[in-house]
Amino acid sequence: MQLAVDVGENALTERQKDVLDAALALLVEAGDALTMTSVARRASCSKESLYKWFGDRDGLLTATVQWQASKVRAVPVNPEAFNLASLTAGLQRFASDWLHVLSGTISVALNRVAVGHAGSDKHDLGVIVLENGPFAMARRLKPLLQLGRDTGLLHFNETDEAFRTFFGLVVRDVQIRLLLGDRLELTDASIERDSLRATQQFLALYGAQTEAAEGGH
Amino acid sequence: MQLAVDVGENALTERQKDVLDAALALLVEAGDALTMTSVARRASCSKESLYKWFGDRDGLLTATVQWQASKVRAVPVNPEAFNLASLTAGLQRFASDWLHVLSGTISVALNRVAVGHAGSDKHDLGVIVLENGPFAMARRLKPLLQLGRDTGLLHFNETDEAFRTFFGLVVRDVQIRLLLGDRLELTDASIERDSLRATQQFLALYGAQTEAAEGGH
DNA sequence: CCACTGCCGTAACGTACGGTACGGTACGGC
DNA sequence: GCCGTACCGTACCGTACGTTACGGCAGTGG
Repeated sequence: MQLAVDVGENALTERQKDVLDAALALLVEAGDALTMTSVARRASCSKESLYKWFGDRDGLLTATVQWQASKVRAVPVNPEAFNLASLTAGLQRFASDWLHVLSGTISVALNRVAVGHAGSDKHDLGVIVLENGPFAMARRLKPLLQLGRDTGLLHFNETDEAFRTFFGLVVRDVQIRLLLGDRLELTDASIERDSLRATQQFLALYGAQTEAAEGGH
Repeated sequence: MQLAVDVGENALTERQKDVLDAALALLVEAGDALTMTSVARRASCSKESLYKWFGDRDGLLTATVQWQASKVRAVPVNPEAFNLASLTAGLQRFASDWLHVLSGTISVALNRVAVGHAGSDKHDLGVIVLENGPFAMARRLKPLLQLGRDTGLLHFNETDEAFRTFFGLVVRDVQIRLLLGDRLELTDASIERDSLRATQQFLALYGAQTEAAEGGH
C-alpha cells in the first residue's frame, strides 16, 4: 500500500498521480488525440493498470481533469482591514491570477478537450471544467464583491451580474481566441496592465465614487 | 452542369450546398463524431462524391464551416444622420445580433469542432471560425466606434481596446459556458436586456458624457 | 522455498471509420 | 443507338485504437 491522498471519493496513490501528470502532459501536446498506449508508454505503466485504475478512456480523462483541478485550489484572500485600496488590490490580483491560469497551456488544453466532449454524450468533462473554471472563479470572487457592497464601496443589486461583468472585462475575447488557436501571447506586463484596466473599469461601473474618480481617459 | 454560386475560389453547386447543409445538421447533432458515411446517408449522396468534391474529411469540415460563414454575411449599418441615439441603437443592435448568433446551436457546434481541431495539427478550422467570429465582429463594429469617436461621442485611444471591452461586456461568460455544455437558455427578452446593459456600460466607460449621464444604478 | 499480489511489457482481438473501387442508372450530346 | 459524364449505393481494404489477455518479474508474508 502506497501513500495516498484522500480527495473526497477518490484516493490516488503517488503512482497514479504520476500517471495522471503524464496524461496531462500528453493532453497538452496532442490534445484529444491522446491514446491509451501513449499514456502507458509515457508513464511507463501497463495498459492493464490504466484500465484497472480508471475504468476506460473517459475515466482516465475525467481523473486527469479532476487531478489538475485539485492542484489549483487557490488561496482565498481574506483581508480584515478592508477599504478601497484592498478591494482594488483584491480585484486586480484576482484578474491577474485568472488571466495567468487562463492563458496557460494546461488550461487551454483541458478546456479544448472538455469543449470537444461537451458536444457528444459525455458531458462529464465539460461540467467538471465548468465547475472548476468560471463557477469556481465566481465562488471565490463573490465574497469580495459582497464585502465591497456591505462596506458601501460597491453598488449593485445582483452579485452574479456584477461578477459576470467583471468576468467580461477581464477575459474579453482572450479565452475564445486562445481556444481557437490564435497566437496571443500574454506577457506578465500585459496581464498586469489588463488587470489594472479591468479593475478600474469595473470600479467605474460599480464603484460608489463613480462620478468623482473617472475624469477623462 | 448545375447552377453555381461563385464565392471567390470555390464555386458550389446547389447539390453540394445541400450536402453541406446536411453536414451542418449532423455537426449540430453529433459534433465531431460525424462520419463520412453518416453525411453520405443523410444527404443521399455517395461517399465517392464526397471525396471527389471535398478531398477528405477535413476538406468537408472546412467547406462546411465556410459555407455557414458565407450564409451569415451581416448587413452593415451605415446611418448618415449620426448622433448619440443612433450610436446607442447601433451598439445595442450589434450586441443583440451577436448574442443571438453566439447562442445558436449551429454556432455552438461549429465553435466546438473548431476548438477541438485547434488542438491538433489542423488549425484551419480554428482560423476560419476566428476569422468569421471575433475578427469579423471587430471589423463590423470598428467603423461604428470610429464614427463615434470622430463625432466626439466616444473617447478612446485604441479602437481595438474599445472593441474588446465591448466584446467582454456583451459576451461575458456566455460563450465559454455554452461551449462547455452549460444549460443557459437565452430568451429574446434576456438578450435584449443584456444588450441594453452592455451598451450602457460601454457608454459609461467610453462615452463623452460619462460624468453627466450616469447618476446611480 | 513457496504462494500471492501488483504491476510491466507486449501481443492479440474487435471494431469503427477514413478512404477506394466498382457495378448500376440517368441524362445530354452526336 | 452509342458514348461520356455524373452520380448513387454498396462492398471492400487498411489501419488506428480501445480493450482484453497473458507471460514474466519483483516484493511480501508465511
